[in-house]
Amino acid sequence: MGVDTVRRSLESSGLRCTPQRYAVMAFLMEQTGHPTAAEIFEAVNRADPRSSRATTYNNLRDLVKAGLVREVAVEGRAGRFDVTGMKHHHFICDRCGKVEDMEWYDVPRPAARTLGKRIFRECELIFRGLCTKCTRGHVSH
Amino acid sequence: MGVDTVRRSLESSGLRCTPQRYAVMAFLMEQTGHPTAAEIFEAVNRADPRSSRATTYNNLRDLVKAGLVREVAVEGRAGRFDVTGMKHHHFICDRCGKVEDMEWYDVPRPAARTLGKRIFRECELIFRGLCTKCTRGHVSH
DNA sequence: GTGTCAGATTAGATATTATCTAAATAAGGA
DNA sequence: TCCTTATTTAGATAATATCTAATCTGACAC
Repeated sequence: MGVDTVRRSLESSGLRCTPQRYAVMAFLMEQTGHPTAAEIFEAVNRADPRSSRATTYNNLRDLVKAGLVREVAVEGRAGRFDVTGMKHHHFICDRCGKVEDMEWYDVPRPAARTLGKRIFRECELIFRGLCTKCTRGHVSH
Repeated sequence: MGVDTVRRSLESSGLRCTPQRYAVMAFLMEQTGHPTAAEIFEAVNRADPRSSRATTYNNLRDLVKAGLVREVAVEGRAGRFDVTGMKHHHFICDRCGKVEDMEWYDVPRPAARTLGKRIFRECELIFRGLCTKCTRGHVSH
C-alpha cells in the first residue's frame, strides 16, 4: 500500500489530508476486520500522530460522508467501520456482534412503485447467524 | 385487536404475561412506525401500568429473543423496534434516521461455500436514501 | 518561502443510549 | 392458598457519541 494511496483517496474526495485523518484511513485500509470507533481511536493513538476522540469521530463521519468508509450499525453495540473499496455484504454474529465480509452478489433494487417519492441510494444485505468462532460447541436442536 | 391476541403471542413464546410486558407488546402491535426504546418507554408510561426503563429494555430484549419483535440498528442513533408479524424489508432515511417498512421480496441466501462454518439464520435487506419527508426541497445534482 | 483563512484539532464536558444492582414484587402452577 | 421463580424497580453506572470554544494547520495564492 503506497503512502500516496491514502492521500489520493482523501484528496480525490475533497478531504484535506491531515495526519489524523490519514491515520484513520490508513488503519482502516490495512484492516481486514471491522473495528469500532473506540478501536480505531486506540490504534491511532498507539502510534503517532495522536488524535483526540472527537477528531476520530469527526474523521470517521467525514470519511463515511465522502463514501470512502462505511459504518455498520449493530444492535446494542458500537458501530463498526470498513472501507468501501470492494463491494461486499456483511455477516453479523448474533452472539458476539462480530462483523465479517461476505462475497458480494447483486440484489434486485425495489420497484419504483414501492419506492414512491423516496430517493433511493443503495441496498444493503445483512446476513445473520453465528460466526465460525461462536459456532464451536454450538449444538443445533 | 382482541385483548388476548397479545397475551397469546406472549404465552405461545413461553413468556409470562406481565402488565408491563403486555403494554410494550400491545403498543408495538398497534404501531405502524418503528419507535425507539425511549419512545416505547414514554408511551407505556403515559398510561397505566407504568414501567421502569430497565423493564422496558428487558422486555424488548425478551421479545426480540422470542422472535416476536425485531430491532433495527441505525448508525449513531437509538435502535428501533417493530413486530415481526408480516415479512418486510426496511428503508432507512440517510437524513433523519426514520425507518419505514418496504414490501417484502425474496432474497437469495448465500451459497454454502460462502457461508463456510457459519450458521445462517436470516437475511436482512435494508434500503437507504431519503424518505418522502426529507425528499421535499431536495434537489438532485 | 510567506501570508492567509477555512477547515481541522484538542481536552474535557456533556448528551445519548443501554445495562447493572440488589431488594421488593407478582405470575402462574401445584 | 402457597411456592417458586421470573419480573419489576429506582437509581447508579457503563458504553457510545457529540459538543464547545480556543487553538492550530494544510494547502493555496502570491
